[in-house]
Amino acid sequence: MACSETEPPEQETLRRWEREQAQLKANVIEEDTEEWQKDSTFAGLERVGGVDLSYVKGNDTVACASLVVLSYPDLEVLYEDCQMVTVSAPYVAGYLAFREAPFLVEAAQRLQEREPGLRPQVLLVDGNGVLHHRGFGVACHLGVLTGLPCIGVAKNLLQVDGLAKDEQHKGQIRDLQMGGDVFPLRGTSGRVLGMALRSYKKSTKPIYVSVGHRTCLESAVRLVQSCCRYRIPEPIRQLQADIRSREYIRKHLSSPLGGTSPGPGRKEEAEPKH
DNA sequence: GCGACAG
DNA sequence: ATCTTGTCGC
Repeated sequence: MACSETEPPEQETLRRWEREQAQLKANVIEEDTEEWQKDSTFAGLERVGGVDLSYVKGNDTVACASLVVLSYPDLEVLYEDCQMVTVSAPYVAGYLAFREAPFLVEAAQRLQEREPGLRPQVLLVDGNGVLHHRGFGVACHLGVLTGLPCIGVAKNLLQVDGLAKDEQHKGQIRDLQMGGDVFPLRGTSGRVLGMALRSYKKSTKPIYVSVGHRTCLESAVRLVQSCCRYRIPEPIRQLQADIRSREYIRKHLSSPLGGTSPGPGRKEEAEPKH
């Protein structure tokens, strides 16, 4: 029986999740491991992936798990996969991966089975990497589980390690003049946890990029910026726009565990607000 | 009571 | 995350 709400987690569940994060965290590599990352134009990079979960309104448990692979640097869609899923774990800030990562791993496995040649060389993840309460956000989590280089891209600042949306932060945002401008997110600990990036000339609100796995922060920011036509980098934006335009969620509301086939026609791009 | 709260 | 509504600029 499908319930429309997930239960809040037990204390014991949180402690178990925390232990699992600590174990997996030992495997994170916060450095470039690929040849293309060392090149200023990313020569050798041909496929960039994006993953995301979109939820049905008013229902906490039914979601669409999506994965897209785009060509680089053209950012054309090479592969896309949408799968309606039933989420069981609740959303708890700091434990997003336990809610979403299992379905994203499944999507990556489906890709490996169906089109191994289209395996992305890097994955953009909706959420944070090391910019996280315990330094292990969903982008790290997914990176370790899949072995793929991963980059965390968050639309809002996760206020950890003393980072806050205070006047200083707002001032730094105001100082981001051009697309591509950045400032480092240095926590109280002194560590740079990520970068705020003005990803789009006309966007006042930055995005927050952090290392997930097998990349350093500098090349992660450079790559994300090179994937931005609008505020949200294309691999992630494509998913969101695409799901909305095809009304996948509405179609599958009556049969939550329905099929996965990508339909035909794609709607033309719509500009983001503002 | 108040603010915070990736998605 | 999801929803609405309106407004500006191209």
